[in-house]
Amino acid sequence: MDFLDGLNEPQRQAVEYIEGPLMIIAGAGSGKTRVLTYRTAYLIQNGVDPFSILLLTFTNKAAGEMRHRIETVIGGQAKNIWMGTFHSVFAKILRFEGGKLGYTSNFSIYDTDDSKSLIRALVKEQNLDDKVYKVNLVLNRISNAKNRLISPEQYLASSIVEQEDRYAKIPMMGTLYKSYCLRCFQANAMDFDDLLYQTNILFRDHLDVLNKYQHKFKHVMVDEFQDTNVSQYLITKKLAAVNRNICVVGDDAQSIYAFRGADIQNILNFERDYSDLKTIKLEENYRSTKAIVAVANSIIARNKSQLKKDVFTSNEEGEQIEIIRAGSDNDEGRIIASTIFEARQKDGLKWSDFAILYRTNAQSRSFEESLRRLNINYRIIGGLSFYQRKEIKDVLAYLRFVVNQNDEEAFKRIINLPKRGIGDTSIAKISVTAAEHKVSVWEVVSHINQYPGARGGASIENFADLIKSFKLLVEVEQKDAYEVASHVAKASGLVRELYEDKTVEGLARYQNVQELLNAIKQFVDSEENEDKSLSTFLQSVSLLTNADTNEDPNDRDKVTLMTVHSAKGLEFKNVFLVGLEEDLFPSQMMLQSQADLEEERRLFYVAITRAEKKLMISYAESRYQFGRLKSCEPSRFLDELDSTYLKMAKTSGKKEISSFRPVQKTGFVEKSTSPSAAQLIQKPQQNTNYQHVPSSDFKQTDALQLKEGQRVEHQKFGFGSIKKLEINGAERKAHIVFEKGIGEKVLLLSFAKLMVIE
DNA sequence: GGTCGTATATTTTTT
DNA sequence: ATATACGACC
Repeated sequence: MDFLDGLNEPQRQAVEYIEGPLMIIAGAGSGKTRVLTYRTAYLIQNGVDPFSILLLTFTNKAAGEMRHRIETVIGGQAKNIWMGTFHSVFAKILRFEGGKLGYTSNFSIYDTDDSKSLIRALVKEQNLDDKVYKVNLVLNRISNAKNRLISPEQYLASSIVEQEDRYAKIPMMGTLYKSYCLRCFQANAMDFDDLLYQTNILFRDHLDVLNKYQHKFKHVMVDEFQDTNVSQYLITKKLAAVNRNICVVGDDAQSIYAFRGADIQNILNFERDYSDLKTIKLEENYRSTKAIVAVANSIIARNKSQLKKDVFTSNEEGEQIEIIRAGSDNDEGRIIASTIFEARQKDGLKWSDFAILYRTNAQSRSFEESLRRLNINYRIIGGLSFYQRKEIKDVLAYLRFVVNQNDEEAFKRIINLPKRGIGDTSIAKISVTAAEHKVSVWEVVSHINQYPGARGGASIENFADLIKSFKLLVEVEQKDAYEVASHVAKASGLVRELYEDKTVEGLARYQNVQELLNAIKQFVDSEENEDKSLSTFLQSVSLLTNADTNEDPNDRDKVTLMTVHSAKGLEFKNVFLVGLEEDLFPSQMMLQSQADLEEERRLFYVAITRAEKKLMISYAESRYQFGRLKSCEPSRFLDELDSTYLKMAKTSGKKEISSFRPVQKTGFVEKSTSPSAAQLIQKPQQNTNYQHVPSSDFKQTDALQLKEGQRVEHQKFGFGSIKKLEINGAERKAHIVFEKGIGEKVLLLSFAKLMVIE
């Protein structure tokens, strides 16, 4: 098989080892996708039926690309391989088999917004305080439980969990979890976690089904194995139990999804589950220069929990990593936009050779502005995706409700949209009536006259008739997704409302809806899709990833802007890693434990290893947030990088600092009271023991008012004492040991707001 | 009962 | 900046 010629020894081994459990540890840039593609092609050439290969990827796009690459090696058979994300593959299986669990094949998929809205409603119904039972917290706990396969009953029965929740002052958490699951079930809906959780239940309780798929899938392969959670792992393990042909590919150093349940232990413990496991390490990096690999290794080496690995490269030494220091986020945008502009000219590159990577989506703003100003083409991946826009979700909610009248969240969204005079009170009456008679909301709405408690008059009847007419199209006339959707969009009045809105935003919204209809048309016209029904379309839409939106092949030459998370698996000649500021990257939200710090470090590692030739890292000294400018300190990660490969590239002025208004979230704890008493005084008082040291008081030549050993308070980090002061020209840094468990921090004194305690 | 305007809280990453 | 909550007004 001549396609194997270009492979190095471990790669070739990995491709040819096709019987029994195999784990491939693939360092960054080591040709992982290549191995996986060739391995699959190799399997098929050795007589394995493509229908019996299950290849689970991280995004739908990765699946599509891999399918394409396999096709170029072995041809048309590639389209018969079962490939896709865990969520999409098992959603498909649940559509066939979900009846055994009490779901119909039309079940809705609740996105995060739907889940949140349901939780909000439940918290209200159960008279709980929404300041204590915060939606995100509750959703997180539910999601964690599901990902660890803890049922509501088990949750309620566990004394450990109960203690935890009592300690966290959310004792009703278990009840909430239970009612959340019940309501989802009644709505014939699954949330993202359910797609995996219910698959596990299905395989646990229906051995005939499990057996069927165990024999169907003779080879199971999992890409990005480091980012699977327990629930996903158990599914693959069960599926592979008969044939034992399981192959997982991953890199523990690139595990960056712990926040959604990914468990690095999966990869660290894999050997325990398969005693006859073969492990192959791919350690040669073909992507990046020596300098980039060295800097990446220097950061990841600090992590304790990891598999031993020695990533090296035979590539050229390459340029040093440039550190760019900007005055503000706008400044950062300007510097980077002009650097891109010049580098393209000088090095003869394309726009698409550049990527700007950031930690949070909100950071894209300043780069967009500066890129636009220089007429640089760019595209943004992620953020508010097309399918999350209000107008799109509105149309989709109609469609969802037409397919599944139990879908409560869709119902809530459309019942008074466009405004038809059915307000909160009427809706509440309807749901109370429904609960009283133990029937669905739709039952009440569609037979409103039979339920005297919820008389709502003509508008409710009209709504019911409208939905009934839509149902007719789907169920009786068997119209395809496009015909139904375009009719619904018009007849519901949504399109008319948008059309009448002549503002710029209104026009954009109108076009977005047209765009949605186009997408549905494409779905219907595509030969790959055999099932052109509305419910199939809805299912595929709700599982789309940010990376999945297909771009216009005609103008591909664009600078890419995205989060580090969505950059996983990609590579670019020149990478700008921006916003390297303390609390932003590493993220303040994230840092609660050593494990969290290590995950942020892995994220940093992922970002660095995206770069082939040139890496530039920037930070801003102040940044807009909630419309305010706040001060920032450079990230501790910069200190962790191997400094022999670094150079300070650009230092900007502080043009915008004149409008500086620090964000003061809290007041200050009065010194006489103990900090734990948390008696917050709204404003710092003049006659306290604090001395405010504002940045403007520091001048180049001034002796600092600060001394080593002195106790200070920082507006964000609390109390601390100064360990060391460093004065190098304009750089004035203070190493401060903070008391509240955040440890030592290095603050740039030109920006740190410190209160000196006398 | 519905809608409009004002006050308030929110800060992460994604299937 | 933006989304939600609540109170005043229609």
